[in-house]
Amino acid sequence: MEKLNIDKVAKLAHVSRSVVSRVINNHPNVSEEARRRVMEVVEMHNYKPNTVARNLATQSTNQIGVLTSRIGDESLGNGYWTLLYLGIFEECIRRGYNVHLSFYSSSMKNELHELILNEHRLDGVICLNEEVTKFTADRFAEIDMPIVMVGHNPEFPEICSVDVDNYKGAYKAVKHLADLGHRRIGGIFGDQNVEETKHRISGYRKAQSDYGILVDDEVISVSSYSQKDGYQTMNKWIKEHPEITALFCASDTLAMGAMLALHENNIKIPEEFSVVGFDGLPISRYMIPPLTTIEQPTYGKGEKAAKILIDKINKYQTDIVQHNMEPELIVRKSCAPAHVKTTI
Amino acid sequence: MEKLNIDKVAKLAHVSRSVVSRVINNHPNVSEEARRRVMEVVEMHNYKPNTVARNLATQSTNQIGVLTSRIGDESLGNGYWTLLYLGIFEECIRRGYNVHLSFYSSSMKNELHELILNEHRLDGVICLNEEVTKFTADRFAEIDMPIVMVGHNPEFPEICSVDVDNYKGAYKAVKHLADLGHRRIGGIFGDQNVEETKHRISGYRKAQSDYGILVDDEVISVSSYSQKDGYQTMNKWIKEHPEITALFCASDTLAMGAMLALHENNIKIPEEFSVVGFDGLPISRYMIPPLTTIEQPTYGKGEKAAKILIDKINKYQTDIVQHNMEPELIVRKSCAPAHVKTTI
DNA sequence: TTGTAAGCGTTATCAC
DNA sequence: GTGATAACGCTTACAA
Repeated sequence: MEKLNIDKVAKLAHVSRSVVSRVINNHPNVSEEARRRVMEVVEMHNYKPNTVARNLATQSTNQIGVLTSRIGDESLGNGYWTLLYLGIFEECIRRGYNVHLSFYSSSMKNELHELILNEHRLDGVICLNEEVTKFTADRFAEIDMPIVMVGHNPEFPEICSVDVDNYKGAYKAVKHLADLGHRRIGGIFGDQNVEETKHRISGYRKAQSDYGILVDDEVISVSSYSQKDGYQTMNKWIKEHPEITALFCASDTLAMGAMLALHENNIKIPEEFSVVGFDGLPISRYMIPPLTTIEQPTYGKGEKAAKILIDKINKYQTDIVQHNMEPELIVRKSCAPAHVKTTI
Repeated sequence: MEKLNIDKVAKLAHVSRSVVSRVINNHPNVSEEARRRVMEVVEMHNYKPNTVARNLATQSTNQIGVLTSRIGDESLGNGYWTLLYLGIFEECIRRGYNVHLSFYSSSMKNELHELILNEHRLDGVICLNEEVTKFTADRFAEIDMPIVMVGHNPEFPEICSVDVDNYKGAYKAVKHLADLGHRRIGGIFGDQNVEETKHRISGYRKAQSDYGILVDDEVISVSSYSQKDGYQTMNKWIKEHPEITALFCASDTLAMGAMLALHENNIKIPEEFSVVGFDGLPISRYMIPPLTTIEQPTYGKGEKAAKILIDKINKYQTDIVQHNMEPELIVRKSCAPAHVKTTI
């Protein structure tokens, strides 16, 4: 089937090129008769307007970019990322936008810049990781491209963002543990360069002090969100801090690693040790034992970020919004009342 | 900073528009002096050619699409998909291509079609799932767009594809189990609409018959790759088929679900029951116990698919290639010699 | 309601 | 080596 362009359609429908344009864009001021003739040709030949040409003419692409740094295969593979992306993607599709996804590793900064930012190809950008933002914030401001971040960053108070209430999530987790009678609760946290870590640590501390628990900085670890770090930290603490009976992990993957360490040391979960995670990833339900965790609306975060971005692109939204979503405790099988040391 | 276009650059450099075009495209036939003047302006103003306009003029976008069906959050979140995508993405970046990612759910078929296929926006497409292909194969042929599939499909012998050797992978897994003395080996497989399932089942059967093991169709299950199906099937078999002492799962996620069922029934892995998975996902290393599995080069599959596609787009590659990659057994802790029933 | 014509920012052909 | 000029396929004033 021969490829049509707007002029050929116009000729076949015996109208001018502008009439065709109005019809396919649903503009008013076109007679029923003309519309019918155009539609007939369009359908018969399955004509679709050329997006590239349309983009050039309108100076907009209806395409947004998603930027995320490649921190390592482990963290990409944990499902959080995919869910977030899915939320973004589906909201975009509903609104008639396409999404262009880019991982970026630190060695790629320059290429990224060339490829993404100055190409006039994107109407806006969502940054999934604050790391990206630091590098690009100035650029975005310079070229005046709408942007929204997933995760707040006080360094950029002028940028819209979406996040969970990290403080509240951590608080809920630790409260759950305290309610079960635990008095020695370790805390393993992720990326220290990121605002959420501060808030999760605060929530973790506050819940403890609210319950009269002594916060021991010796059992707070900040490294990365990988299983590996959960595993290593827990292994260390089993030897050095046998007094802890429970653990709050700032991600489900961290919890997964910690639980393996516990298992290898023959410490039974939840009978002898309780752990709660953070994220509510699909896999957390199938850990051994199924993980009690703080579920965050990951898909929802992506959806909301896309919503705000598209509203900004279309100028429906002009003020700065930094949106916080609600985390929720999901009780499964990894926690039990604190082990009472029944002396013989 | 005011936005430049090619004409303004030309004016500032005191040359014509065509000279500028030649310079930025590294074409020959431009004097040293002219090149220098142009580059000076380009660098000073950080001029970047408008990609959309360039695409319109060249009738190519240097953008490829990745199509994958959204089967469910669980399967998307397992890490396989992300690794595959990462392989595609990084190869594309190296070659100067951008990638446009689309999930597609069955309700979106039409929109997909509108959005992706007829927009003249993509130079080629990678399909991550055969399901997509069935729907689109004709369309692609019709509009003559290069395509490569991840996963072979004999229905489309004319389409390039990349896959692991599924037969060999399953064979290796079952051989490992047989070598350990297991004689009753269950098999849980994924998507039955997909060619790989046939090959994995053949490998599973052949290894058993090679080792003189009776293949019992009662302990072959074909459903989906989700943890849930692994969990449910194993739960059923624990009651109905207590004779099996080992299990081959066609994905790590399936194995994860099965292991939870085993755990809940107080069956010790690997002492009383062995399981081997398939995929070698990052999370498999942290399962309890760490999973022995058939690792496939997931990242490599993506990379290879992108390589073939880009070669096709550029006509470096004109013949049909259906590439098979090598799976590898990774021995961890989920298998042990068959339990010898020591009678009292 | 319709058609003409001027962009949108490039590339590519072809004289010079 | 260089510079007009015609595509590329569409949108959008503006005039009719």
